[in-house]
Parts: sequence; structure tokens; C-alpha cells
Amino acid sequence: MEETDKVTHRRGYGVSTVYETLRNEIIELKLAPGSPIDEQQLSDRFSLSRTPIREALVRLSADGLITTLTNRATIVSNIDFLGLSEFFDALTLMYRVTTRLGALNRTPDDIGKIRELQKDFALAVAERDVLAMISTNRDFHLAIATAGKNRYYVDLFTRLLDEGRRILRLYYSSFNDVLPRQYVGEHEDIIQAVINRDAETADRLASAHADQIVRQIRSYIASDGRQTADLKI
Amino acid sequence: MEETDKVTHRRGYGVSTVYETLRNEIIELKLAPGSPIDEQQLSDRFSLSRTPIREALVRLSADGLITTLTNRATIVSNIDFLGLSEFFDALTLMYRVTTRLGALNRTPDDIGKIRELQKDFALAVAERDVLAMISTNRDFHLAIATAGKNRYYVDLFTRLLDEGRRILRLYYSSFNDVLPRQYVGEHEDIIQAVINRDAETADRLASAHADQIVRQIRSYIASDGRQTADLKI
DNA sequence: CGGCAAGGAATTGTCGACAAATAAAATACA
DNA sequence: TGTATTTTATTTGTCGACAATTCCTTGCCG
Repeated sequence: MEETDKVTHRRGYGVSTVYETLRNEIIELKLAPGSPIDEQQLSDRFSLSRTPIREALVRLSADGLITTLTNRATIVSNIDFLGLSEFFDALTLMYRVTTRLGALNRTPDDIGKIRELQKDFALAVAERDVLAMISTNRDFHLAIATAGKNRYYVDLFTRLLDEGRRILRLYYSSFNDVLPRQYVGEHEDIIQAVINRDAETADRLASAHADQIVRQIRSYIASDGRQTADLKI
Repeated sequence: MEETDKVTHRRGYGVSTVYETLRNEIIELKLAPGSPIDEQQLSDRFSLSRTPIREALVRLSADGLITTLTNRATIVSNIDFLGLSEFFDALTLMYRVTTRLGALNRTPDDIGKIRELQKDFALAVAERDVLAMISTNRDFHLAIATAGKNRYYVDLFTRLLDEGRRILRLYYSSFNDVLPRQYVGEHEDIIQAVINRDAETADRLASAHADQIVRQIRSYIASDGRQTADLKI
């Protein structure tokens, strides 16, 4: 379990690799919410001093992915089930506004990237690879957001989608294959609206799409109380 | 100019003070955009080792307030005049959505705080203290946003308002006293809508208020090209 | 006189170690 | 036996120093 990731670090890039590695592990729930983070252990694992490790942790803390108790332990941030309404509200708004802007500002180049990622998503659905579905769905919508060319929205949307990935991973066993298939179709419609530069339709479709996803997650949480109860308060 | 801020630092709080101090100085343009940041100098000034200084800088970098070129200098982030449209777009949306949520979720306690801050703003306008106006206006709208109780919106709105403070400070000499007086009245109307829990009116008023502010800043920039030309590209 | 290379100075990223603060264990006491 | 208090151990925050990289100067050559 305690494998060293990389032995060589080009000076100045050690912090980035630690940051990105931990970030992924947190989002993919390889590091459980609430679990403590041992600086010494990370120091050994990455073959780095504690100083760059700590700088990476500061960045993660700024992202809200870890929580540092001053002079005490630092832990992986818990998923805030009480604030889920806020989360869904913001997520829906960002779905809408980024898709709208995507329709208005997309370039032909953007369309290509979006189509590519939609293909990946469809493939994941066809293969019933739930983890890949969660990941490719995120990339698909972020590509549209990027086409919208507003970094403030992209930043917030990224944060929200990644937080969503953590939540979805808790329930991914509950996935059935009827809803995802529907998502593929909804994505296609959204792409068409973006191509047509039809902001209104894009907005409406994104709104419905977001509602769909929110409803799905809500039903997971409601039907499977065991998982949430397992998490420490 | 090189005064030591604090000699004693309760262990674990040195980083916070450095972070907050520098953050304020950047937002208030005491540190000019593009100006280099000397770690050694800060180390002397705060009577701290370079390690905590660097951690504070990492946090500022995550906020986008400073830009770090790896293995090279780190500078105060430049104001992105080319991306102003994105900025205004996001700012307007956050004005709207936070005021709307404020109207829906405010408690009597929130109203008290909002009223208090509106008083501060009116006072600043009466005294023609432009710098205080910029600051109190920000606090007023953030109080409404806080009453809306959605941390995602509050976070983004804070970031946007602080970026706006940097921009406004560049042009604050251009302030005339007719528009600010109008703002006081608009604030009063917004407060009333929030009290009435009238989300639609709150939204509409916030939207108009935001447009007003955006128009004002735009006119400043248009009429005073010298300032923008002074900034390095 | 101008461009390029080598050398030196300054600055950044990283390290190992120490000290303060907290958590855990051991002991004393009721 | 349970609670309070001291002792020990672990972990965090900070420090001073070193090494790698970049910047700047100087000298060389065309």
C-alpha cells in the first residue's frame, strides 16, 4: 500500500504532482472523506521533504478538498450532506449558464472536442462502465463550459462537478442502465443546440438535464440511507 | 516603508496574518499589479521564516491574486482588461442570484446586519469618501449574499467583488457624486424587496443595479485610456 | 560596435532538524 | 473502579541552510 510514486522530481514540479495525485485520489474516493492525512507518510511516498508536501496540502485546502485543523490533524473534507440543496442549486445554475454561453461563443474547434468527449461518454454507457461514465460526463460538460469562455464560470463549475463526482461515487452501485442511456440522447440534443447557436434551447435543455441528474442523485440518497449513515459526522 | 508588522506570532497563525495582510494590500492596490513579490523582504517584514511566507503565497496564488512563474519570480496578478466582459457577466449574474436568494432565505438577524452596512455606505457617500464607498458597498452586497445562504455563490461573489475593488481603485478619482447618491436609493429598494421576501423584484432590482455599476466602470475605462495604457501587458 | 558565451550574483525550491502544541499513556488519587 | 493529573510520545509549524535554476554582468570574438 505504501508505494513510492516517483523518485525523480524536476525542481519546482514536485508540488504539482503531489497536488494532482492527491486531488484525484480524493475525488475518486480512494481517500475516504474524514480520513486523516499523514504528512510524514506522504513525504516517504513521494520521496519529498515535508515542505513541498505541505504546499500541496495548502492548495488542496484552498480547493476545499481537505480540512486543516490548526495545530491538529488535517483530514479529507467530509461530504456536506446538509448543504446538498445549495450544491444542487449552484450546479443547476452553472449547467444552464455554461451551456448557454457555450452555444453563443463556441468555435468549430470547440464542437470537435465536445463531440469527441460525447463519444467517450456514449462508449462508457455502452460498456456499463459506471466510473468512466461519471468521469466522461464531467469532461463533456466542462468542454461545453470551456467553449463558453468565461473562466469564472468554468472554475466554479469544475469545483461543483468534482464535488459531484465524490457524491456519485458513493452511490455508483445504484446506477441502473435506463437513465444513463437517456443522458446520451440529452447530450446529443444539447450538442445540436450549441451547434445552432441556439442559446435559449441550450439553456432549457441544460436546465432539464441538470434537474434530471439532481433528481437521480436525490433518489439514490433517499433510497440508500446506509451509505450516508456510515460517514462520520 | 519596511516596517515589521508583528513581532509575536501565536504558532499556526503566522500564515493567516501574512495572507490577510497581503490580500488586503493587493486588493487596495497598495501592491501594484505586476509588481514583484520578494520572499526575503516579506520574511524580514513579518519576522517569519520563508516557509510560512511561502504557504501564504500559495494561498494567494489559489485566489488568483498573485501569479507564480515556476523557478522564476512571483508577481501581483495583473488586471485582465481583455477579459472584462467575462467579469461583468459573472458579476451581474452573482448580483442577481445572491440578491434573489437573500430575499428568499433572509432571517430577521440578516436584515439587521444589512441595514447596518447600508448605513455605513450612506455615510461614506455623504462624506464623499470614495475609498470607503467602494469598501462598504462590497460589504453591503456580501451581507445580502450571506443571507442567501449558498456558500458557492458567496465564494464566487466575494472573489468577483474583490477583483472589482481593484478595478474601481484604478478609477476612483473619476467618481462624481451623482451616481453614488443614486446607489443609496437603489440599495434601499433592494432592502425592501429582501424584507418583503419578493424574489422577483429583488432579482430585477439587483440586475438593474449591476447594470448601472457595470456601465459606470465601462465609462470610466473608456474615458480614461491613460490608466489602462500605463499597465504592462 | 554588436552578439554570444562564460562567470558570478541573486532567488527559488527543497531539505533535515528543532520546538511548540496536541494527543496518548501512565500514574496518582478519591 | 472511575476520574484527575502528570509524563511521554506523536505530530505540526517554523527555522536556517543548501542546492538548483535563473538573472545579470562582464569579457570574448566576430
